Amino acid sequence: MGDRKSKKETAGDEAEPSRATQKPSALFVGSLEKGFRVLSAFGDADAALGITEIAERTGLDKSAAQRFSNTLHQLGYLEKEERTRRYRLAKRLMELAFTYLRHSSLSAIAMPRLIEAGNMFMTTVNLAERIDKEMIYTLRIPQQNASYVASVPGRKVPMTCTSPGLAYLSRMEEDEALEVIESSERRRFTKSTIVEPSKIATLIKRARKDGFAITQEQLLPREISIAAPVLDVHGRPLAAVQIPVYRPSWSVEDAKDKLGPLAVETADKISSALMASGNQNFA
Amino acid sequence: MGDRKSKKETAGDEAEPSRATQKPSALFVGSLEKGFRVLSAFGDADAALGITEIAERTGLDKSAAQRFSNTLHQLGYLEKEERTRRYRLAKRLMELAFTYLRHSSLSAIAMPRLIEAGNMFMTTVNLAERIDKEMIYTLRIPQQNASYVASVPGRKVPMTCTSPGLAYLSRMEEDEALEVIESSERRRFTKSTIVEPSKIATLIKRARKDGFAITQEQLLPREISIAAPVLDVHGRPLAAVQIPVYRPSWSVEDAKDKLGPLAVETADKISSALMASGNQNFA
DNA sequence: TATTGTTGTATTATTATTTAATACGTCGTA
DNA sequence: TACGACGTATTAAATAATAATACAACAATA
Repeated sequence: MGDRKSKKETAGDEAEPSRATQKPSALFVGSLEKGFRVLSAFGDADAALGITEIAERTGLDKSAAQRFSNTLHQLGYLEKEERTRRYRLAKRLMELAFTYLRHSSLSAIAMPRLIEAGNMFMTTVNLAERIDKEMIYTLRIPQQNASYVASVPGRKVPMTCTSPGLAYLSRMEEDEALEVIESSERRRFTKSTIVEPSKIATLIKRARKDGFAITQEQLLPREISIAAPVLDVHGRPLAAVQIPVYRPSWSVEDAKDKLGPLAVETADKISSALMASGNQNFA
Repeated sequence: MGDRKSKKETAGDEAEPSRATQKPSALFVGSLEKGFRVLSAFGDADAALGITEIAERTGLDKSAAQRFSNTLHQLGYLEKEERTRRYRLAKRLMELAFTYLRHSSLSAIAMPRLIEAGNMFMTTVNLAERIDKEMIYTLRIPQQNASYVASVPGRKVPMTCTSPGLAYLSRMEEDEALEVIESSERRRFTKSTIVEPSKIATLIKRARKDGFAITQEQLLPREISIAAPVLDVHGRPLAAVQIPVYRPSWSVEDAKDKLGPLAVETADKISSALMASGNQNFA
């Protein structure tokens, strides 16, 4: 137990076969990354973690886990159940989301249009942006039908099997889109999850023609998901407006006929407003 | 220019008159705090900051600002405009909010009730929790009327002059509530902002009697804000359901008569559901 | 209740990592 | 074109983070 503390034998200066992020270079403050690793440890796992569990999940040794958890606790980003001596994420993390959204002109412009769209058929309406090979929901206007996790912003989903991802891909340069598809993990979430590159390409082509993407049961049972791309002046994708509904309240046909145009119209309104705003970031 | 880099002359070991958080003790990883200081630098300021501005706002020297910004960039929490070479907060920060909300049983239970309440009069409905002397909005169900910043979760507002704060205070132990009031900054945001402890005490008393708090123009003009406390089994406050509306669409009387009961009812539903859920954290 | 194993906490010598100074390149402005 | 301001890269110095270890608190077991 404990074969991960390789540090001594780093003779050269390009070994270090760590996880994933592994960034060399001076200028890089490792402690900071470790701190975030601790926060991420709560991502998949249970709500509350002891110091040993944190050590396991982060690959840090017990001492490091101790110091970083303690520091995050003092900073207010981790709460500590004094009874069980375990840590859990603190509400203060919401602050960081706020500092981001506060400055996001895309979100500010999109917000009222999403609300308006949601009131058309009393459906949830979301805005998703791209991070690497995933789409992250930055804005959620929830309605009754939505599941809890689907009502909460900050969630990331794969581009290759979700309607916002496909909508976004449909407006990317073809080669760039291909690269995303190829390099994506393409995991199966349900038995309907699309994983074949050829199928994905077909869906993208259709989305390009229709102006919106539609998927079914890619992540959840009974789910129908519609999305349309938000574009900049040059027609490059910036985000996607997504509307999720569920059978049997909605049929695929109804979704296509009513929500497709709604998503497109909403996305277009946002695109136009962005251009009109003349914001340098969307030139 | 540059009288802040006092470090050499720290002869004793209890000097260091730094900002606010200043936590001594081993176990405390200073680099981590500095990293978060950089993120916070974007809080009040403009959307994009150069390295020198970051240095100014954080109190770090240029080198430190450089290394921490660079690290946060590599981790994906800061974006970099290659053109201007300035940094801005990245969407990835939303992830952290998600990891929190995903595990928050309070939010999960509150969500559908807030949505339901919002559909009564097509008003925004929010959930706010306490952090120290402030309330932070963790859940927002926006509607057209709401201003953008008021539609975005993660915002913190003072307890002493806002309806969610007063609602919360109205169910705290009296001495504890007093301490919060005394130690609060009590800044003026509008000319109507309540800052006198005696007035605050009166409002709290009324809120305790009515079951909900109501304020007007405390932060924004024309704003009317109603809030009711969510309670645990022992009657201690856990959060507040808040409903903001604006004149002239709403009058104070209408707000009191219609939204007061709605807020109370919603908060009570959440309280009951929490107890029923038997979650250890609300025992 | 005593015993043992596990987990959290505190301490410390060691050194690796961060640091701050400095020099260089690049951009925008006068 | 030259100047000034700002971002970038490099490096020696030493601080601040580290990992080992010992101790304490708790839970499970007998």
